[in-house]
Amino acid sequence: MSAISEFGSDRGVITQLRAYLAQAELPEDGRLPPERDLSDALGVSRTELRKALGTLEAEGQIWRHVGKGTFVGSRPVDSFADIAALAKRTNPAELMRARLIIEPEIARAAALTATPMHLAEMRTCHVRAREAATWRQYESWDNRLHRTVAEAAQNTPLLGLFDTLNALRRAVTWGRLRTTPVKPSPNHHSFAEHEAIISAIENRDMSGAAAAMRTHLQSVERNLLQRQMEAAD
Amino acid sequence: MSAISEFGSDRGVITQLRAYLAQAELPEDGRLPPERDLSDALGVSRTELRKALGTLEAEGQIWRHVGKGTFVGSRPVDSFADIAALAKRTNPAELMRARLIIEPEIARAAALTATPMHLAEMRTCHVRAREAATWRQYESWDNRLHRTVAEAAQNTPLLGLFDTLNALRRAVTWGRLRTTPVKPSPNHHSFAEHEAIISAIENRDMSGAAAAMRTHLQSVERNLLQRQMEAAD
DNA sequence: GTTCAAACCAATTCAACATTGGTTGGATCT
DNA sequence: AGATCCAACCAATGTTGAATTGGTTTGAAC
Repeated sequence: MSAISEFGSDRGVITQLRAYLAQAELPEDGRLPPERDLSDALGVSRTELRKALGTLEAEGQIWRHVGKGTFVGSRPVDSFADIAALAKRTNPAELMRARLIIEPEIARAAALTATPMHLAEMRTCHVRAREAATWRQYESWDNRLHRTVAEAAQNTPLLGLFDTLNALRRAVTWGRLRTTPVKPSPNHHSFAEHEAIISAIENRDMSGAAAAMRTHLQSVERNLLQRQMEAAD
Repeated sequence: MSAISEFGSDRGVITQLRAYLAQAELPEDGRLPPERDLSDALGVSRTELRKALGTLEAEGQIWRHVGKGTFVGSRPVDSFADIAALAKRTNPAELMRARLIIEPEIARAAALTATPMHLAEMRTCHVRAREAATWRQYESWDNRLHRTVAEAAQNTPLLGLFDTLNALRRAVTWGRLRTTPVKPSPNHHSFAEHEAIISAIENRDMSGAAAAMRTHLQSVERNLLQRQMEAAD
């Protein structure tokens, strides 16, 4: 070996590799050939190539995964859109916090864009929820009310997020069935709060709608915690 | 044929099927045998069995899917998790509005809960984005910065929503490749805006973080619209 | 004209195998 | 000795093709 390669071999392979990356035409996904092929093509041993790839990975220029290959750029985030998988990693409290962050902003947007049709449906849901004979019916109308608010924002992605959150809620709450068979009392906290939300939206009061929704969810949260403590017997 | 089976054959198979469901030991997932086997076991033709299964499905007692099988209970929530379907119904402008509603609130939450580790990673992403040699690299670090902000909020459902939004963004933007091969200029608007976001989070300034994120996204939105108009030649 | 069996179709699953980054152990060469 | 190389192995992943399965069509039989 020459004196240069004795203490500069790694660096030499790295520069060779960089040159290759600059010159090579990579496929759409930025994947480069398998190590065995690449080492052959560059006329280097796999050991040397792997050392060079290792430093390039440490620099964040490439990322690798067993069975997949080596790719340029930074490792993609594992986007887990799977509700079931997500539900396992969370809990009601965390979910409630997420709702508290998202839904008031949805209500704010709804106050700006709600149509008379939306408002009419909100009113209907509100009335039906009051008249509900069973808790199950109440929850159904309550859900529909909240979803109408989300629809009123008239934004497809936002509605999709809301539905995702809702599905998550059902998945997390699953198994914890409501034990109280009685119907909601006429002065259940939600009724006045729903009223506040709807009228704020009617009045195009964006901040008011957001605040009313936040208040409502906070009281739902209190209720949830209380029920959890009661269930600890 | 007997007079009974003439107008009661379907109902007869249904009751037979119900009896089977009540008696049979189903596997964990509630899957029942394939139609061909089941029709054989019950001594009925597949046509008849399928009619009975059809009404049971209409009643919501079972659900079926080609290639999967027939299952008792209600069809599991696929929960809009289908990004592709959602992407078809929306457009970049609407998506941008959704981001403008959601991400500032995520930044606000992050300002409260970010750990030094998160802050360090944000700084790293910021620096790497500045140093990016290609636009592709820049976008990669930009994405990672935004996701780190979402991680800093330390809320699993919220992170899931962020990822959903991101996947949607990729799906919608797909096909519109960036044509400019030049790397981002050193005074690209994003750099100062990212700086504002990060330092607001560092200072635990919740409102500041939300405002900075909003400003940033608004300028991204302007940029997007401008690019769309340029592309109209 | 209704029913049935068989064939066909498309979505899905499943199993076997090939590929790929990561690791180890002995051979080889300074 | 010590580094390097090479071959083999390992576990995760991708790929491919056959088998399964609900849905549909066809043609004969009654």
